[in-house]
Amino acid sequence: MLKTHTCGELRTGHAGQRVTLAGWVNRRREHGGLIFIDLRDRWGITQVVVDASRTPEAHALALRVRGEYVLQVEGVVQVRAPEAVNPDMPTGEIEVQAERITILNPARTPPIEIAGEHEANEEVRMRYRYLDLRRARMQRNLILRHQVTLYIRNFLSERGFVEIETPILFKSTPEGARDYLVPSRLHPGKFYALPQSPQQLKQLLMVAGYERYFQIARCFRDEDQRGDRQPEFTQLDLEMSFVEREDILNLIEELMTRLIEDVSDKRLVTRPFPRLSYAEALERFGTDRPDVRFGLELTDVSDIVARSEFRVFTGTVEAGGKVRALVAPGCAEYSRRQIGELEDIARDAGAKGLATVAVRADGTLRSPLAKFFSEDVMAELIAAVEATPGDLILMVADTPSLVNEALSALRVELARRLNLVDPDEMSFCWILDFPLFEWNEEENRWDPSHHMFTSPRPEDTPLLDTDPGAVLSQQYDLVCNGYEVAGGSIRIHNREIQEKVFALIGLDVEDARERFGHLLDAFEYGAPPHGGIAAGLDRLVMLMAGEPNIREVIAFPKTQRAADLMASAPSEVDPEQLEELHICICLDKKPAGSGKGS
RNA sequence: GGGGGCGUAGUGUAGUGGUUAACACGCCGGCCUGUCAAGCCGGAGAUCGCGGGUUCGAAUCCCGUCGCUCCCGCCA
Repeated sequence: MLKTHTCGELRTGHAGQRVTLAGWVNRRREHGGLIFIDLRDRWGITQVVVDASRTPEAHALALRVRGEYVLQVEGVVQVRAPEAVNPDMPTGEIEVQAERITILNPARTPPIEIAGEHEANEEVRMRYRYLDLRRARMQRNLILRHQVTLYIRNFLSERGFVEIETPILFKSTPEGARDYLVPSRLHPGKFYALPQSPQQLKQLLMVAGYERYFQIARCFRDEDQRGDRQPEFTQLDLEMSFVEREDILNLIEELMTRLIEDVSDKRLVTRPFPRLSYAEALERFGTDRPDVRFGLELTDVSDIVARSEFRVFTGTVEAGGKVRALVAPGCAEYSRRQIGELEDIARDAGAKGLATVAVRADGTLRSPLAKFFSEDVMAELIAAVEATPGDLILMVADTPSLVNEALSALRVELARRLNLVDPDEMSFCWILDFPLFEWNEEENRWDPSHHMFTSPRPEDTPLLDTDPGAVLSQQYDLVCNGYEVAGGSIRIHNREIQEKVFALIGLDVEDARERFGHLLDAFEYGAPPHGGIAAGLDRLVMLMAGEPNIREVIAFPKTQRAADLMASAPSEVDPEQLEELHICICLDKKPAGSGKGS
């Protein structure tokens, strides 16, 4: 080893010891005959002192040293004088008196500040990701990520789970997200697909008798990006045999609870995790992934406002729509402009407008709607939403789904404005009892709302024949701080039910064989009852690290346009490579020069 | 596919039609033996993302384009 100690471990107890450190120059302070070098490695920073009067050779070398040079320093640990102690550093009570310095490698001035406080923009950070990753923030995040995966592996292994790798080169199934395709050299004109998740494979592992499987699995989806979505991402994927919903929920709840408590500095506020039905989540929060760190719940006021003279409301209710309300506490004196900003949010979500009633501190009302409401109806409305003086009532009238979208967006924005969100809190909740199907207007058929192997609740199976829209499933989602962090289900293992589901989603037996033959065959050879869940590891680590997007917890993420700015991927390839793969490029007729036809 | 924000020295920003494009950090040089975001003095560094247009004159206005980002669609 080129070092005897790390830059984070020396303390007063090491005083007098001869040590060798190696690392990067975090900062250098030159005082003529005395030079201070803050030497940094993965474990910390230690101050090195070079004294011209004691070690002229080392001092001469230190004069040439610059930021991010890679050094090896041999010297003696000495306790600092009391007035020279730096209480902000773990190693601040000691320093290393350098006797010999070796420049292991010089460094160009980096394009981004590694020790400084200026955050470079993402383009520069991505282009020089290896420098970005040198910064404390990224080191902390990636080390946390390692601790999380290690914890998960140990936790599951202790409970009898086996980690099994599944193929990255697999079969395209045109359900769900767009596949990333890989051309086959040996099979001209044919393609592999990168897995969107190991869903089918883990079910096959249950048929294979492993009973408890998990994998930290890379997944690929060729869809547009978001702050919490990358083209390749990582799932904690697991599946169990001979289990019921309750078993999976308890396992994951224990894992999450202990994981957060043991490896993060976040606080868990909701334990046990609250359980909401899908219907209840929409009713109370307007979304199936509510942030439950704060209240601001919605109230249905359709029946009350139907008795007003306000035609937008009465008309909406008559047409089968809903009018729902959200109370913004203490916002009665919001300016016209502030209310306008809230209205813009509602409109962005698809609402046609935003109705407001301000209940002033003195009890008087300020509302464009006042003239359409009798005193009684208005009083009933205020009572129903439990508004108190100083509050602002926000109402949206439209179809239930549009009302929910607009109000849940407003709810999140208000929480932000009113500072109701504690960033150190992680609040989980389970969402249960999803509908098994969603009606697809365009195709005039039912779509699975999760996937086609999700089991209906046993008590609902008779409804498959009579009222498919009313069938609730054994799907469960785990939500944390408004993010969906895990989702899974108990699967169908009964052939008759599976065929009914296929029929309802318009998949005839032939199609099903074509796409899932291997799985259907397998199910005929003794498939145990089974179920599982997949958790978004990137999102989970993001929340634990307190980061605003998953790029901050991925070593080499891609940009919104799915590019790697450091390596310049994707890139063109040699014609010979294409020829070998039997591939012809056929670009759209677009203006030349972009090189990015589709 | 659509909508919003951003793009000015290495980095972060200011500058919204008129001298030589400003400030901080960083960088280079000098001074300095107790600093730790060291300090003081001096210096270099920008075809204002790119292309076109309007104008006597464009970082600034207009059109196009590229890149980063947020959101909608999309993501079973």
